[in-house]
Amino acid sequence: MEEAIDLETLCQQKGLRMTDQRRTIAAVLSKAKDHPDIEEIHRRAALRDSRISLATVYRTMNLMEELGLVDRHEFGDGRARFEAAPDAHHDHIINVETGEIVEFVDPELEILQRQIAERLGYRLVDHRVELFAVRLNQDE
Amino acid sequence: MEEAIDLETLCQQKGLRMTDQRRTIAAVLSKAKDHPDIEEIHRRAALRDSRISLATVYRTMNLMEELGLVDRHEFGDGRARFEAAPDAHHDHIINVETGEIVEFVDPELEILQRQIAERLGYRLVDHRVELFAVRLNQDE
DNA sequence: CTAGCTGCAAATTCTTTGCTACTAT
DNA sequence: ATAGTAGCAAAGAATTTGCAGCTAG
Repeated sequence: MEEAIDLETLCQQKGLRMTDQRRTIAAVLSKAKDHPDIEEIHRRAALRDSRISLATVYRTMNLMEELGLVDRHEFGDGRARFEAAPDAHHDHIINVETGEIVEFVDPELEILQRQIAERLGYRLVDHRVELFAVRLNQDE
Repeated sequence: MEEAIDLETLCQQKGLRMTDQRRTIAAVLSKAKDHPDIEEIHRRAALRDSRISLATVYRTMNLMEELGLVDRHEFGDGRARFEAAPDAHHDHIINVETGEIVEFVDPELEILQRQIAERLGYRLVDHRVELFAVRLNQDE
C-alpha cells in the first residue's frame, strides 16, 4: 500500500529552492506511472501551469537526476525517459511490438549480477537490464 | 582461436552492393576490438581511404545493423557505439572510472532472463545487460 | 544500362547554455 | 538583499535526408 512518492518533499530535504515550476514538475513525476520523456513531462506540467518552459524541464530533470531523485532511462528511442526514483530498484521489460514498458524485480538477478562483477574483479555501482520481448500468447 | 569476423563476406552474402566505402568500413569493424562510435569509425576508415564521408558511415551502420551484421550500443554517453555482431552473445561491464568496456558471457544470466520474461508472460527476443562498476582493488 | 550508393550541405531532433529579469529564502 | 532560477532564443551535438552525380553488377 504505497502512496505515490512525494518528490516535492524529497527536493526540499535536498535543499532545493522550491519554485512553482519545480513543484509542478515534481507533482507530474510523482503521479506518473510510466516513463515520460522531456516533452511529455513538459506537456503534463503545462496542463497544470502554462508558465513552464522546456528548458526548465531539462534543467530540473538534470538536477533531480544528479541528486538521485529521479532515474534516467535510455530505451533506445533517442530520447531520455524519466521516473521518480523508486524505493526499490527494478528493471524493465520492453514489449517490442507495443512499446509498453513493464517493471519487474528479481532478487536472484540482482545477486547474480553482483557475483558476475566480482568474479571479474569489479564492484558493482549500478546496472541496467532491459529485456526486449513479445507477449507469449497471441491474445493482445 | 577465432579469426576476426569477416564482415565483408557477410555483407556480400546479404546481397549488399560492395562499394569501396563499405569494404573499408567493414574492414575497420572486423578488426576493431573495442566499441567505436561513428566518428571513430569514420576516423579509422579515413586512414585507409580518405574518400569516405560521415554520412556514409551513418548510412552504412544503419544498414548493417538492420541486417543484423553489427550491434548498436548506447552506453549513456549520448552517441551510438558499434561492434561487428559477435558469434556468441555477450554483455558489458562499463568501468565508470575509466570508461573501459569489458565483455563477458554468463550462461546462468542468459537463462535467468529468459525465465523472468516467461514468468511475466513474455518471450524474450533480445536483451541488454550493462553493469556499471569500479575495480575492486586499487591496483589500476 | 540502371538501381543503388555517395558526398555535400541543409535539415531534424534532442539537449544545453548565455543572458536578463525575477523570486525564494 | 542576493544567490539561485526562469524564459527565451541561440548554440551545440548527433543523426538524417534531398539531390545530383557516380558505380557495381
